[in-house]
Amino acid sequence: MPDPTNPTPDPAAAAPLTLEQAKAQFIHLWGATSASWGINRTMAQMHALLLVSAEALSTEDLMAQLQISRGNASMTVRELLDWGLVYKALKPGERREYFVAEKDMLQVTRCIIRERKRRELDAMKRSLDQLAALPGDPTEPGYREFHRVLGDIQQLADSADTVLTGVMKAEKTWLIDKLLRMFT
Amino acid sequence: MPDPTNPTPDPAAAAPLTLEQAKAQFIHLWGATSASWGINRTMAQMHALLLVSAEALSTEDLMAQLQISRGNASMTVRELLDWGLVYKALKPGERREYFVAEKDMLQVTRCIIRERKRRELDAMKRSLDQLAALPGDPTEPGYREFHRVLGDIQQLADSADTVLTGVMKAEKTWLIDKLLRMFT
DNA sequence: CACAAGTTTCAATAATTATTGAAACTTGTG
DNA sequence: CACAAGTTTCAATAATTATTGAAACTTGTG
Repeated sequence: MPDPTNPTPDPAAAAPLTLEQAKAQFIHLWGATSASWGINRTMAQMHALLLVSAEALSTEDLMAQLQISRGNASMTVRELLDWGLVYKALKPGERREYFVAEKDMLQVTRCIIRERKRRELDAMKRSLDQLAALPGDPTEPGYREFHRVLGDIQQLADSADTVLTGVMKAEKTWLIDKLLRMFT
Repeated sequence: MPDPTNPTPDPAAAAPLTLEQAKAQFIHLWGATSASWGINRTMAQMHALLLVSAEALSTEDLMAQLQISRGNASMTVRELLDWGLVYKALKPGERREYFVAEKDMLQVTRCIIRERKRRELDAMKRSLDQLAALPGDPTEPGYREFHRVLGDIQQLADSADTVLTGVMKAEKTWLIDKLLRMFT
Protein backbone atom coordinates (compact mmCIF):
# COMPACT_ATOMS: atom_id res chain seq x y z
CA MET A 1 0.00 0.00 0.00
CA PRO A 2 1.49 3.39 -0.96
CA ASP A 3 2.55 5.60 1.90
CA PRO A 4 0.56 8.87 1.64
CA THR A 5 3.31 10.84 3.34
CA ASN A 6 5.72 9.78 0.61
CA PRO A 7 3.66 9.64 -2.58
CA THR A 8 5.04 7.75 -5.54
CA PRO A 9 3.15 8.94 -8.62
CA ASP A 10 5.15 6.72 -10.95
CA PRO A 11 5.86 3.35 -9.33
CA ALA A 12 8.48 2.47 -11.95
CA ALA A 13 10.50 5.53 -11.04
CA ALA A 14 10.53 4.66 -7.38
CA ALA A 15 12.59 1.46 -7.48
CA PRO A 16 16.31 2.31 -7.59
CA LEU A 17 17.87 0.99 -10.74
CA THR A 18 20.97 -1.05 -10.81
CA LEU A 19 23.67 0.48 -12.93
CA GLU A 20 23.23 -2.32 -15.41
CA GLN A 21 19.56 -1.46 -15.87
CA ALA A 22 20.36 2.20 -16.34
CA LYS A 23 22.98 1.35 -18.94
CA ALA A 24 20.53 -0.88 -20.76
CA GLN A 25 18.08 2.00 -20.90
CA PHE A 26 20.74 4.29 -22.25
CA ILE A 27 21.64 1.79 -24.96
CA HIS A 28 18.00 1.50 -25.89
CA LEU A 29 17.61 5.29 -26.01
CA TRP A 30 20.70 5.79 -28.14
CA GLY A 31 19.56 3.08 -30.56
CA ALA A 32 16.09 4.62 -30.88
CA THR A 33 17.50 8.09 -31.52
CA SER A 34 19.73 6.82 -34.28
CA ALA A 35 16.75 5.59 -36.24
CA SER A 36 15.84 9.11 -37.33
CA TRP A 37 19.44 9.81 -38.18
CA GLY A 38 20.20 7.42 -40.96
CA ILE A 39 22.53 5.43 -38.70
CA ASN A 40 21.56 1.89 -38.12
CA ARG A 41 20.32 0.77 -34.78
CA THR A 42 22.93 -1.87 -34.09
CA MET A 43 25.73 0.58 -34.73
CA ALA A 44 24.24 3.14 -32.37
CA GLN A 45 23.59 0.55 -29.68
CA MET A 46 27.10 -0.82 -29.90
CA HIS A 47 28.47 2.68 -29.65
CA ALA A 48 26.33 3.33 -26.60
CA LEU A 49 27.40 0.05 -25.00
CA LEU A 50 31.08 0.83 -25.47
CA LEU A 51 30.56 4.41 -24.26
CA VAL A 52 29.25 3.26 -20.92
CA SER A 53 31.58 0.28 -20.50
CA ALA A 54 34.41 0.82 -18.11
CA GLU A 55 36.55 -1.90 -19.70
CA ALA A 56 37.33 -2.86 -23.27
CA LEU A 57 34.95 -5.42 -24.79
CA SER A 58 35.65 -8.26 -27.21
CA THR A 59 33.51 -9.27 -30.16
CA GLU A 60 32.15 -12.09 -28.00
CA ASP A 61 31.12 -9.58 -25.33
CA LEU A 62 29.40 -7.38 -27.90
CA MET A 63 27.54 -10.36 -29.36
CA ALA A 64 26.39 -11.48 -25.95
CA GLN A 65 25.36 -8.09 -24.61
CA LEU A 66 23.55 -6.89 -27.73
CA GLN A 67 22.23 -10.33 -28.68
CA ILE A 68 23.48 -10.12 -32.23
CA SER A 69 25.23 -12.52 -34.55
CA ARG A 70 28.97 -12.76 -35.00
CA GLY A 71 28.77 -11.38 -38.53
CA ASN A 72 26.73 -8.38 -37.49
CA ALA A 73 29.04 -7.66 -34.55
CA SER A 74 32.11 -7.91 -36.77
CA MET A 75 30.81 -5.60 -39.47
CA THR A 76 29.39 -3.06 -37.06
CA VAL A 77 32.52 -2.82 -34.94
CA ARG A 78 34.56 -2.32 -38.09
CA GLU A 79 32.26 0.49 -39.12
CA LEU A 80 32.69 2.18 -35.75
CA LEU A 81 36.46 1.87 -36.21
CA ASP A 82 36.13 3.49 -39.65
CA TRP A 83 34.21 6.39 -38.18
CA GLY A 84 36.91 6.81 -35.55
CA LEU A 85 34.42 6.38 -32.72
CA VAL A 86 36.04 3.21 -31.37
CA TYR A 87 39.62 2.02 -30.98
CA LYS A 88 41.22 -1.39 -30.84
CA ALA A 89 42.73 -2.26 -27.48
CA LEU A 90 44.96 -5.29 -27.66
CA LYS A 91 45.54 -7.07 -24.39
CA PRO A 92 49.08 -8.39 -24.01
CA GLY A 93 49.28 -12.13 -24.48
CA GLU A 94 45.78 -12.37 -25.91
CA ARG A 95 44.90 -13.20 -29.45
CA ARG A 96 41.41 -11.75 -29.19
CA GLU A 97 40.78 -8.08 -30.04
CA TYR A 98 39.14 -5.73 -27.59
CA PHE A 99 37.45 -2.42 -28.27
CA VAL A 100 37.05 0.85 -26.40
CA ALA A 101 35.01 3.91 -27.30
CA GLU A 102 36.32 7.43 -27.69
CA LYS A 103 34.77 9.05 -24.64
CA ASP A 104 35.48 12.71 -25.22
CA MET A 105 32.14 13.95 -26.50
CA LEU A 106 33.61 16.84 -28.46
CA GLN A 107 35.85 14.38 -30.25
CA VAL A 108 32.85 12.12 -30.87
CA THR A 109 30.99 15.07 -32.36
CA ARG A 110 33.91 15.81 -34.63
CA CYS A 111 34.06 12.24 -35.91
CA ILE A 112 30.37 12.23 -36.66
CA ILE A 113 30.46 15.60 -38.39
CA ARG A 114 33.47 14.58 -40.45
CA GLU A 115 31.91 11.35 -41.68
CA ARG A 116 28.47 12.69 -42.37
CA LYS A 117 29.80 15.79 -44.06
CA ARG A 118 31.95 13.66 -46.31
CA ARG A 119 29.17 11.26 -47.22
CA GLU A 120 26.31 13.67 -47.52
CA LEU A 121 27.18 17.33 -47.83
CA ASP A 122 30.26 16.87 -50.01
CA ALA A 123 28.46 14.37 -52.23
CA MET A 124 25.53 16.72 -52.61
CA LYS A 125 27.75 19.68 -53.44
CA ARG A 126 29.45 17.73 -56.18
CA SER A 127 26.12 16.79 -57.73
CA LEU A 128 24.84 20.34 -57.51
CA ASP A 129 27.96 21.75 -59.14
CA GLN A 130 27.67 19.21 -61.89
CA LEU A 131 24.01 19.99 -62.46
CA ALA A 132 24.57 23.74 -62.46
CA ALA A 133 27.36 23.37 -65.01
CA LEU A 134 25.29 21.41 -67.50
CA PRO A 135 24.66 23.33 -70.69
CA GLY A 136 21.12 24.53 -71.10
CA ASP A 137 19.16 26.97 -73.14
CA PRO A 138 19.00 30.32 -71.24
CA THR A 139 16.19 31.57 -73.41
CA GLU A 140 13.81 28.84 -72.30
CA PRO A 141 11.13 30.31 -70.03
CA GLY A 142 11.88 29.46 -66.43
CA TYR A 143 15.59 28.95 -67.01
CA ARG A 144 16.58 31.86 -64.79
CA GLU A 145 14.20 30.79 -62.04
CA PHE A 146 15.55 27.26 -61.99
CA HIS A 147 19.14 28.41 -61.83
CA ARG A 148 18.28 30.85 -59.06
CA VAL A 149 16.92 27.97 -56.93
CA LEU A 150 20.02 25.94 -57.73
CA GLY A 151 22.28 28.85 -56.78
CA ASP A 152 20.44 29.44 -53.52
CA ILE A 153 20.88 25.82 -52.55
CA GLN A 154 24.54 25.90 -53.42
CA GLN A 155 25.00 28.96 -51.25
CA LEU A 156 23.28 27.23 -48.38
CA ALA A 157 25.45 24.15 -48.82
CA ASP A 158 28.55 26.32 -48.83
CA SER A 159 27.54 28.01 -45.58
CA ALA A 160 26.87 24.66 -43.97
CA ASP A 161 30.23 23.47 -45.18
CA THR A 162 32.04 26.44 -43.69
CA VAL A 163 30.33 26.10 -40.35
CA LEU A 164 30.84 22.36 -40.06
CA THR A 165 34.47 22.60 -41.05
CA GLY A 166 34.88 25.28 -38.42
CA VAL A 167 33.29 23.18 -35.70
CA MET A 168 35.48 20.26 -36.68
CA LYS A 169 38.65 22.22 -36.22
CA ALA A 170 37.63 24.29 -33.22
CA GLU A 171 38.95 23.96 -29.72
CA LYS A 172 36.43 23.07 -27.10
CA THR A 173 36.47 26.17 -24.94
CA TRP A 174 36.71 28.48 -27.92
CA LEU A 175 33.76 26.79 -29.60
CA ILE A 176 31.40 26.68 -26.67
CA ASP A 177 32.30 30.23 -25.79
CA LYS A 178 31.71 31.58 -29.28
CA LEU A 179 28.52 29.73 -30.00
CA LEU A 180 26.90 30.41 -26.71
CA ARG A 181 27.93 34.05 -26.74
CA MET A 182 26.43 34.30 -30.19
CA PHE A 183 23.05 32.87 -29.47
CA THR A 184 22.23 33.68 -25.86
CA MET B 1 31.57 11.38 -85.68
CA PRO B 2 33.15 13.64 -83.02
CA ASP B 3 34.83 16.76 -84.26
CA PRO B 4 38.51 16.64 -83.15
CA THR B 5 38.76 20.43 -83.01
CA ASN B 6 35.99 20.49 -80.44
CA PRO B 7 36.61 17.49 -78.20
CA THR B 8 33.76 16.22 -76.06
CA PRO B 9 35.29 14.10 -73.30
CA ASP B 10 31.90 13.32 -71.80
CA PRO B 11 29.30 12.91 -74.55
CA ALA B 12 26.42 13.10 -72.07
CA ALA B 13 27.55 16.53 -70.89
CA ALA B 14 27.78 17.91 -74.38
CA ALA B 15 24.13 17.80 -75.39
CA PRO B 16 22.31 20.87 -74.02
CA LEU B 17 19.60 19.77 -71.65
CA THR B 18 16.08 20.94 -71.85
CA LEU B 19 14.91 22.62 -68.71
CA GLU B 20 12.63 19.69 -68.09
CA GLN B 21 15.55 17.27 -68.13
CA ALA B 22 17.55 19.44 -65.78
CA LYS B 23 14.62 19.63 -63.39
CA ALA B 24 14.23 15.87 -63.50
CA GLN B 25 17.87 15.49 -62.56
CA PHE B 26 17.45 17.90 -59.69
CA ILE B 27 14.43 15.97 -58.41
CA HIS B 28 16.42 12.78 -58.60
CA LEU B 29 19.36 14.34 -56.75
CA TRP B 30 17.19 15.75 -54.01
CA GLY B 31 15.47 12.43 -53.53
CA ALA B 32 18.76 10.56 -53.32
CA THR B 33 20.18 13.01 -50.78
CA SER B 34 17.17 12.65 -48.55
CA ALA B 35 17.81 8.92 -48.17
CA SER B 36 20.67 9.51 -45.77
CA TRP B 37 18.63 12.03 -43.88
CA GLY B 38 15.77 10.01 -42.50
CA ILE B 39 13.33 11.78 -44.82
CA ASN B 40 11.56 9.59 -47.27
CA ARG B 41 12.36 9.76 -50.92
CA THR B 42 8.88 10.63 -52.16
CA MET B 43 8.66 13.56 -49.78
CA ALA B 44 12.02 14.92 -50.90
CA GLN B 45 11.19 14.45 -54.57
CA MET B 46 7.85 16.15 -54.21
CA HIS B 47 9.50 19.03 -52.41
CA ALA B 48 12.09 19.30 -55.20
CA LEU B 49 9.40 19.20 -57.86
CA LEU B 50 7.43 21.99 -56.22
CA LEU B 51 10.61 24.01 -55.64
CA VAL B 52 11.40 24.11 -59.33
CA SER B 53 7.84 24.46 -60.58
CA ALA B 54 6.90 27.92 -61.67
CA GLU B 55 3.18 27.31 -61.14
CA ALA B 56 1.14 25.68 -58.40
CA LEU B 57 0.53 21.96 -58.92
CA SER B 58 -2.50 19.86 -58.07
CA THR B 59 -2.50 16.38 -56.56
CA GLU B 60 -3.14 15.05 -60.07
CA ASP B 61 -0.04 16.85 -61.35
CA LEU B 62 2.08 15.48 -58.53
CA MET B 63 0.82 11.95 -59.17
CA ALA B 64 1.57 12.21 -62.85
CA GLN B 65 4.97 13.83 -62.60
CA LEU B 66 6.32 11.62 -59.81
CA GLN B 67 4.50 8.49 -60.98
CA ILE B 68 3.01 7.78 -57.58
CA SER B 69 -0.40 6.71 -56.37
CA ARG B 70 -3.10 9.03 -55.21
CA GLY B 71 -2.77 7.85 -51.61
CA ASN B 72 0.94 8.43 -51.53
CA ALA B 73 0.59 11.87 -53.12
CA SER B 74 -2.11 12.85 -50.66
CA MET B 75 -0.19 11.78 -47.57
CA THR B 76 3.09 13.22 -48.72
CA VAL B 77 1.69 16.60 -49.65
CA ARG B 78 0.00 16.79 -46.29
CA GLU B 79 3.31 16.06 -44.59
CA LEU B 80 4.99 18.85 -46.54
CA LEU B 81 2.19 21.17 -45.42
CA ASP B 82 2.78 20.07 -41.81
CA TRP B 83 6.46 20.87 -42.10
CA GLY B 84 5.58 24.30 -43.49
CA LEU B 85 7.55 23.65 -46.67
CA VAL B 86 4.53 23.87 -48.95
CA TYR B 87 1.40 26.02 -49.03
CA LYS B 88 -2.07 25.52 -50.40
CA ALA B 89 -2.92 27.79 -53.29
CA LEU B 90 -6.61 27.79 -54.07
CA LYS B 91 -7.54 28.89 -57.53
CA PRO B 92 -10.74 30.93 -57.67
CA GLY B 93 -13.66 28.99 -59.05
CA GLU B 94 -11.83 25.65 -58.74
CA ARG B 95 -12.66 22.90 -56.35
CA ARG B 96 -9.26 21.26 -56.70
CA GLU B 97 -6.42 22.22 -54.38
CA TYR B 98 -3.10 23.44 -55.71
CA PHE B 99 0.25 23.56 -53.93
CA VAL B 100 3.30 25.83 -54.04
CA ALA B 101 6.63 25.46 -52.28
CA GLU B 102 8.20 27.97 -49.95
CA LYS B 103 11.08 29.16 -52.11
CA ASP B 104 13.10 31.25 -49.68
CA MET B 105 15.89 28.86 -48.79
CA LEU B 106 16.55 30.40 -45.39
CA GLN B 107 12.90 29.91 -44.56
CA VAL B 108 13.12 26.34 -45.82
CA THR B 109 16.11 25.75 -43.58
CA ARG B 110 14.20 27.13 -40.62
CA CYS B 111 11.25 24.81 -41.23
CA ILE B 112 13.50 21.81 -41.46
CA ILE B 113 15.46 22.72 -38.34
CA ARG B 114 12.26 23.38 -36.41
CA GLU B 115 10.70 20.04 -37.30
CA ARG B 116 13.78 17.91 -36.85
CA LYS B 117 14.72 19.61 -33.61
CA ARG B 118 11.26 18.99 -32.26
CA ARG B 119 11.17 15.36 -33.30
CA GLU B 120 14.72 14.37 -32.52
CA LEU B 121 16.67 16.69 -30.28
CA ASP B 122 13.82 17.61 -27.97
CA ALA B 123 12.71 14.00 -27.72
CA MET B 124 16.25 12.90 -26.93
CA LYS B 125 16.70 15.58 -24.28
CA ARG B 126 13.54 14.49 -22.55
CA SER B 127 14.70 10.89 -22.45
CA LEU B 128 18.14 11.86 -21.19
CA ASP B 129 16.71 14.02 -18.42
CA GLN B 130 14.44 11.21 -17.40
CA LEU B 131 17.27 8.71 -17.38
CA ALA B 132 19.59 11.00 -15.43
CA ALA B 133 16.89 11.57 -12.84
CA LEU B 134 16.26 7.89 -12.15
CA PRO B 135 17.27 6.86 -8.67
CA GLY B 136 20.38 4.72 -8.56
CA ASP B 137 22.94 3.57 -6.09
CA PRO B 138 25.87 6.05 -6.12
CA THR B 139 28.12 3.60 -4.30
CA GLU B 140 28.00 1.08 -7.13
CA PRO B 141 31.34 0.97 -8.93
CA GLY B 142 31.10 2.85 -12.21
CA TYR B 143 28.15 4.96 -11.12
CA ARG B 144 30.09 8.21 -11.35
CA GLU B 145 31.54 7.29 -14.74
CA PHE B 146 28.14 6.51 -16.18
CA HIS B 147 26.65 9.73 -14.93
CA ARG B 148 29.58 11.68 -16.29
CA VAL B 149 28.92 10.30 -19.80
CA LEU B 150 25.25 11.12 -19.40
CA GLY B 151 26.08 14.65 -18.27
CA ASP B 152 28.47 15.21 -21.17
CA ILE B 153 25.81 14.16 -23.64
CA GLN B 154 23.26 16.41 -22.01
CA GLN B 155 25.65 19.33 -22.26
CA LEU B 156 26.21 18.61 -25.93
CA ALA B 157 22.47 18.41 -26.54
CA ASP B 158 21.98 21.72 -24.77
CA SER B 159 24.60 23.41 -26.93
CA ALA B 160 23.02 22.01 -30.08
CA ASP B 161 19.66 23.24 -28.85
CA THR B 162 20.94 26.75 -28.25
CA VAL B 163 22.61 26.98 -31.63
CA LEU B 164 19.66 25.59 -33.58
CA THR B 165 17.21 27.83 -31.79
CA GLY B 166 19.48 30.75 -32.63
CA VAL B 167 19.63 29.86 -36.30
CA MET B 168 15.88 29.47 -36.37
CA LYS B 169 15.29 32.96 -35.07
CA ALA B 170 18.12 34.74 -36.81
CA GLU B 171 17.82 37.23 -39.63
CA LYS B 172 19.46 36.25 -42.85
CA THR B 173 22.14 38.88 -43.15
CA TRP B 174 22.97 38.77 -39.48
CA LEU B 175 23.31 35.00 -39.55
CA ILE B 176 25.47 34.69 -42.63
CA ASP B 177 27.61 37.53 -41.43
CA LYS B 178 28.17 36.08 -37.98
CA LEU B 179 28.77 32.52 -39.02
CA LEU B 180 31.12 33.33 -41.84
CA ARG B 181 33.04 35.88 -39.80
CA MET B 182 33.41 33.24 -37.12
CA PHE B 183 34.76 30.44 -39.21
CA THR B 184 36.71 32.01 -42.04
C1' DC C 1 -30.40 16.44 -49.58
C1' DA C 2 -28.51 13.76 -53.63
C1' DC C 3 -24.80 13.94 -56.35
C1' DA C 4 -20.20 14.87 -58.22
C1' DA C 5 -15.59 16.05 -57.50
C1' DG C 6 -12.16 15.55 -54.80
C1' DT C 7 -9.46 13.84 -50.49
C1' DT C 8 -8.06 10.69 -46.89
C1' DT C 9 -7.47 6.37 -44.66
C1' DC C 10 -5.62 1.97 -44.06
C1' DA C 11 -5.07 -3.14 -44.84
C1' DA C 12 -2.53 -5.62 -48.16
C1' DT C 13 1.64 -5.78 -50.63
C1' DA C 14 6.03 -4.35 -52.57
C1' DA C 15 10.53 -2.55 -51.92
C1' DT C 16 14.26 -1.76 -49.11
C1' DT C 17 17.40 -2.51 -45.48
C1' DA C 18 19.43 -5.17 -41.70
C1' DT C 19 20.72 -9.58 -39.84
C1' DT C 20 22.01 -14.27 -39.65
C1' DG C 21 25.09 -18.05 -39.85
C1' DA C 22 27.94 -21.07 -42.26
C1' DA C 23 31.93 -21.14 -45.18
C1' DA C 24 36.14 -18.93 -46.39
C1' DC C 25 39.79 -16.59 -44.82
C1' DT C 26 43.72 -14.83 -41.68
C1' DT C 27 47.18 -15.05 -38.34
C1' DG C 28 50.07 -16.59 -34.70
C1' DT C 29 52.33 -20.78 -32.67
C1' DG C 30 54.41 -25.36 -31.79
C1' DC D 1 53.43 -26.08 -42.35
C1' DA D 2 49.39 -28.00 -39.72
C1' DC D 3 46.46 -26.49 -36.48
C1' DA D 4 43.71 -23.58 -33.41
C1' DA D 5 41.68 -19.30 -32.41
C1' DG D 6 39.73 -15.80 -34.18
C1' DT D 7 37.71 -12.64 -38.06
C1' DT D 8 35.39 -11.52 -42.31
C1' DT D 9 32.41 -12.21 -46.14
C1' DC D 10 28.19 -12.79 -48.38
C1' DA D 11 24.00 -15.33 -50.08
C1' DA D 12 19.76 -16.33 -47.91
C1' DT D 13 16.33 -14.62 -44.95
C1' DA D 14 14.00 -11.66 -41.64
C1' DA D 15 12.50 -7.21 -40.29
C1' DT D 16 11.28 -2.79 -41.44
C1' DT D 17 9.49 0.85 -44.15
C1' DA D 18 7.13 2.76 -48.15
C1' DT D 19 3.52 2.35 -51.51
C1' DT D 20 -0.66 1.02 -53.61
C1' DG D 21 -5.44 1.24 -54.52
C1' DA D 22 -10.03 0.58 -53.23
C1' DA D 23 -13.36 2.00 -49.85
C1' DA D 24 -14.82 5.55 -46.80
C1' DC D 25 -15.19 10.10 -46.14
C1' DT D 26 -15.79 15.32 -47.04
C1' DT D 27 -17.43 19.29 -49.17
C1' DG D 28 -19.59 22.36 -52.33
C1' DT D 29 -23.59 22.87 -55.50
C1' DG D 30 -28.05 22.48 -57.96
